[in-house]
This record gives sequence, C-alpha cells and structure tokens, in this order.
Amino acid sequence: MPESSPAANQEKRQAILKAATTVFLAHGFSAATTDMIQRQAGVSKATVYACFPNKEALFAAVIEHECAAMTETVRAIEPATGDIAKTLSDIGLSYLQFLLSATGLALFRVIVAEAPRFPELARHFYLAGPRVTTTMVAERLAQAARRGEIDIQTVGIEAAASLFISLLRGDGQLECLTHPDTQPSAEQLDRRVRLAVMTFLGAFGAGRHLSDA
Amino acid sequence: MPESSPAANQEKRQAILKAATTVFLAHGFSAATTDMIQRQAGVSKATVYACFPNKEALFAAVIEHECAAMTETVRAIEPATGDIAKTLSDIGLSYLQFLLSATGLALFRVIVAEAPRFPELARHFYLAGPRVTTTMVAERLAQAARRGEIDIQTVGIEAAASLFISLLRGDGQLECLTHPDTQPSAEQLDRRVRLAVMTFLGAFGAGRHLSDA
DNA sequence: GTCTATATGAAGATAGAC
DNA sequence: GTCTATCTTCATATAGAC
Repeated sequence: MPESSPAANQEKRQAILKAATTVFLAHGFSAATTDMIQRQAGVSKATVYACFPNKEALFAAVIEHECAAMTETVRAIEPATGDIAKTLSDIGLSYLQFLLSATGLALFRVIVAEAPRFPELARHFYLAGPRVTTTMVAERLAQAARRGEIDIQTVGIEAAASLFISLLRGDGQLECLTHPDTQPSAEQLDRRVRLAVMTFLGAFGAGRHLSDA
Repeated sequence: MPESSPAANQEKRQAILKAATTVFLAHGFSAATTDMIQRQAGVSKATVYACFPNKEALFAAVIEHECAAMTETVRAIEPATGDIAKTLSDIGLSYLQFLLSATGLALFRVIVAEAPRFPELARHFYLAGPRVTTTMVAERLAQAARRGEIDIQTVGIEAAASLFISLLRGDGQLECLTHPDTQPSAEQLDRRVRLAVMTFLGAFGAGRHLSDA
C-alpha cells in the first residue's frame, strides 16, 4: 500500500454505493437527491463527487451492482434433483421469493421507470435477471423433455420456459407493485408455485395431469 | 352562460390536462416540470395553478383520467361469439394491443414508479385495468365451463382467468419495458396470443389439445 | 482526499397588472 | 382569469482550506 488513501477511498466508495442503493431504490432516480445519499453515507458532498463523476454515473454503478447481485442470486438456485415437477417448484419458489422481495420490487420499479432515460441499463437488467432465469429453466425443461417427462415440441424450449415463468409471476408482481404496503405470505407464494407448476404440466406434461409437489 | 369564463376555463383546463398527460407519461412525475406542461399547453404558469392546486393534484387528475379511459378500452372489447378459443383469442389480442401500446406502457411505467408515493392511485390503476380485464375473462370462462368446453374446477374461475392473462402477457411487457426503442410487430402479437390460448386450453381444455383459432 | 462553504441554475408556486 | 415577472427553495456541482 504505497499511499494511505486507496483503502480508505475504497471504504468510502463502498459506503457511498450502499447509501446510493438505498436512496435510489427507495425514491427512484429523479426524486433521489445527492444530499440524501451524502448524509446516509456519512460523507460530505465533495467526497461523493470525488468517487463518482455525477449523479448519472452513481446511478449506473448502483444498477450494475444490483444486476450482478441478481444474476448471482438466480445462479445460486440449485433445484433438488428429481422429477420436473419438483425441479420447477424449487426454481419457482426461489425466483418468486426474489422477484417479490423488497429489493426485487424496488429494482424493477426503478428500472422500468428510468428505461427511457437509461435504455442500456434496462437492457442490462433484462439480460442479468429475466434472461438468465429463462435460460436456467430452459435447461431443466430440455432435460425433462429428453427424459420424456414433458412434451414441448409444439412451442420450443425457450418459449416453454418463458411461459412457465409467466405462470409463476402471474398477477403477483403486479399486485405487489400496486399495493406497496402489503407483502405476500409464504402460503401465497406456495400456492402460486403450485398453481404454475400444475398448469404448466397440465399443458405440457406427458403423464397424468396432477402432481402435487 | 351567465359569465364568459366557464367555457374558456374548461377549454384551458382540458388543454392543460392533455399536455400534462403527455409530459407525465413521457417523463414520470419527478422529472416532469410544470414549465414543460405550461409550455406544451400554450398557457401561462398562473393558469395552470388556477385550474389545479399543485403538481400532485394535476398528476392525480391525469392518472384518474387515463384509468377511466383504460377501463373504457377494456370494456369496449367485444369478442366474437364462438368457441372459447376464439373468444380468448379476441380478448387476448385486444388486451395485448393496449398493454403494449405506447400509452399502455407509459402508464404502467409511471404507475409502478410512483406507487410508493401515490399508493391510492396505484390501487385505482389496478382496479381500473388488470382487475376489470380479469373479471371480463372470468365471465367468459364461466360460460365456457358451463358449456363443458373447459374444466377449471381445480383452480377456480378467477385464478384461471388470471393465469390466462399471465400467459398472454408473457415476457412481452417486460421486453417492451426494457427495450424502449422497439415495438412488437403484429405477427409477434398474434404469435403470443396463439401461444397463450394453446397453452391455456392444453391445461384446461376439455376436448383435444390444439385449436388453431 | 476530505471537509465547509458557496456558486449556479432550475423548479414549484405566487403577486400584481390587465 | 390570464399573463409577466418574481420569490423562495432546493438540487447539482465546485472552489478553496486542511
């Protein structure tokens, strides 16, 4: 460590990034102020601008960091090996838990709101979250199709994965977004997952219609 | 007309409301300025504040007006009488056309973004749009169930309607929201509708699986 | 590199003439 | 009721001391 600053610099940078994450996710880009961020981080205004050139760059850094975390969250989902019903239930519950979490909803809110102003960030979000999830589901569906558990030839693997995720999401995300005070219970999540899996296998399952995993 | 003003007053009020709609839907609440609205409406700032007490009230008026228009749009959907596949296709296409229109996307954007600050407006939106649509679909599903075209006893009418709409929406809305420059082609809309109807009837249809309406 | 203090501009809202 | 001009507040960003 040749100079005394880099470590402290990085510490403050992290504090600013964390504070900015809280503030931007809570208020959105325009309504958030650098004063709030500065105060919450416990640094002065000048320090903020020493680490980030301006508000836009700080916002971009926050979103990119959250997108990376989201990708990790999705990738960390390790569905138990078993039949496709069990696999889809596992993935589904984990995904819904993140999607309807405070962070997941706030991130969605701000991305959707600011997409016209920050289109590249919006695309990044799409690739880091929904796209990764669809791909993960698609892989499992492909395995299940090879095993003969499902038949998705009529629609294709990617489309089938997309349909499953759509069933999973249902109106749940919309309800949470438009009812900011309430949060879904564990029972509601479970019910949504069961409904999605049941419907999907009802449409594409090779065997019997129901399987109450 | 006892005084000369009321008519002109209403005219200006309408102009302001129209301009405010454009500006708020394009920029969101915080980034929109009363200057933009004033300029676009061709009136002075004082006139804006003569018609609406403040920016929040103007925003609320815009959203309520758009919600009313949305309800009318949904209610105006008159699916052709026929089998349930045809009915669902008709409703689905009309609904998707609105949902993915520039207005539909912009309204969704701003509502979702501002829900924490205007929770009552967000709930109003939910009731005026998604809720009305689900109810409309549910009515048709109930008829079809009585005719024996579908079997939705395992999930219930409302849940089945919600699932169909979720299939319809798919990732289409998300893609449009995160790719602000692009818009779906008529072929893509048609494909989505067919996919949703096919999947729904695959899961709940009483007869054969396919019906290429 | 970090802070205090401030420059600069803009946004919401109003006062006063017509 | 409508406009012009303005008041006040506050946000982004910077200058200068340590």
